[in-house]
Amino acid sequence: MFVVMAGRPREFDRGKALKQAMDLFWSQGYEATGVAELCDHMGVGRQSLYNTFGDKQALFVEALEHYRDVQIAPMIEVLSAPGSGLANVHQVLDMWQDGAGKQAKAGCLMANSIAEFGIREPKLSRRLRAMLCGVEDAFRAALERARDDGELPDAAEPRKLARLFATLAQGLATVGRLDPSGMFVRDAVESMRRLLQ
Amino acid sequence: MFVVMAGRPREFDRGKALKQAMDLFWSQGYEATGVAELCDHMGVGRQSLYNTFGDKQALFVEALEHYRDVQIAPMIEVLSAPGSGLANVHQVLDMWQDGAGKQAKAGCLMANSIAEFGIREPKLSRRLRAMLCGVEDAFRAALERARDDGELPDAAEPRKLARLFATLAQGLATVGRLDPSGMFVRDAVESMRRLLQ
DNA sequence: GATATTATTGACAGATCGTTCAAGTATTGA
DNA sequence: TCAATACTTGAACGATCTGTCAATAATATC
Repeated sequence: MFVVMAGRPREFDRGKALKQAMDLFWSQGYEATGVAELCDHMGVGRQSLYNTFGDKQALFVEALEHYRDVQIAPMIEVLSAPGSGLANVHQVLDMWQDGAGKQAKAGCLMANSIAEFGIREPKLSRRLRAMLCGVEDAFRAALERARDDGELPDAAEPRKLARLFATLAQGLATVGRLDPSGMFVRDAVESMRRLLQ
Repeated sequence: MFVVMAGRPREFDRGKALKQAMDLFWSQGYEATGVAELCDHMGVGRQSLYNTFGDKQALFVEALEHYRDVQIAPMIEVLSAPGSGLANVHQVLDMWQDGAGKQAKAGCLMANSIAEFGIREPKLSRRLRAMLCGVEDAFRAALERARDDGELPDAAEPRKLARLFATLAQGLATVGRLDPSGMFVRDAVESMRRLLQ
């Protein structure tokens, strides 16, 4: 099944334009980013933006989904990798420490969006909650395996612990915005690592 | 020394108006809150607002300082109270668990502001960083006392642990916005409590 | 009571917001 | 070649934004 497209072909790469939009929303937030600014940064005309993505909010939703695919999914894959569940968790801690200070300017689009919208936009809230649950579930699965394999005490509660990790992720993204050196984030993660042992 | 004020006295309570402004910024963020909306909510005319507070950004700075005084300072006082440092930390954990779900709609004005502004507004960034350091220092002092009193192992690193707690505070405020029941937050805090023992 | 000072009120300026209309352009299928 | 379709360009829309001007009202000091 292949739908033939009639009409003038678009002159820009939809995926690349979406990535540019994601970057801008990521660093500035939704409200502070104007459509004209998006057009400039995406290299797309105003009308083309509306034709292709609907409106500003729809574009933001797509940007958020793109963020999930390129930024959050890799972390979930690490947690879901075969082998030691505990090692997977530690690998995520490594990733957090290695990334400290690098993307300090933007933080995390998911955390920023939760802070910006809260429950004001139900549609967005549902998506954000689903993303958060995805992170929680990945940690929980890894921690359950760790416990079942004897890497964690039997009394460990993977679900509650997973929620701590998911919470920590949001906190790190937030304080990371004020921490260009990355020391604050690295110290926090190192503490978490030691508490886990 | 008492300065006599000539001229027509203002008809509203400056402190109460500021509290209203704080509440609105708290629940909606800076960009999403308009001056007209602020006037309505504060019960103050437009020109009176500008006369009294300068402009929108100056009003926001005052609102942030007010937030620090009424929301963050009490937590710092708990940590600084005499007696067991570890007990003080646990009391803060109690406060977080008790408050879970209550102020879910708004989260934390400090965390929201870090997410909204990042390092875009240097003046605000400095203030936010100072607030974060205040929290960190209070935790560190309590944890140092706890370690010195044998409530924590000698190998414990209060500074790094304090940064974990400060990070956790931001994370809890963030995920709390999507967690009206408060269960997520309570689970995360309970995990932290157990790891600490 | 006269004057200086400050607060309130309502209108409004200038810019920017998100969105759409209209006209022109490039491609496909007949 | 011609109609149909989709994208691009540029102007424009109405609404809303932050901030200010000008006039009026209420207080303190002289």
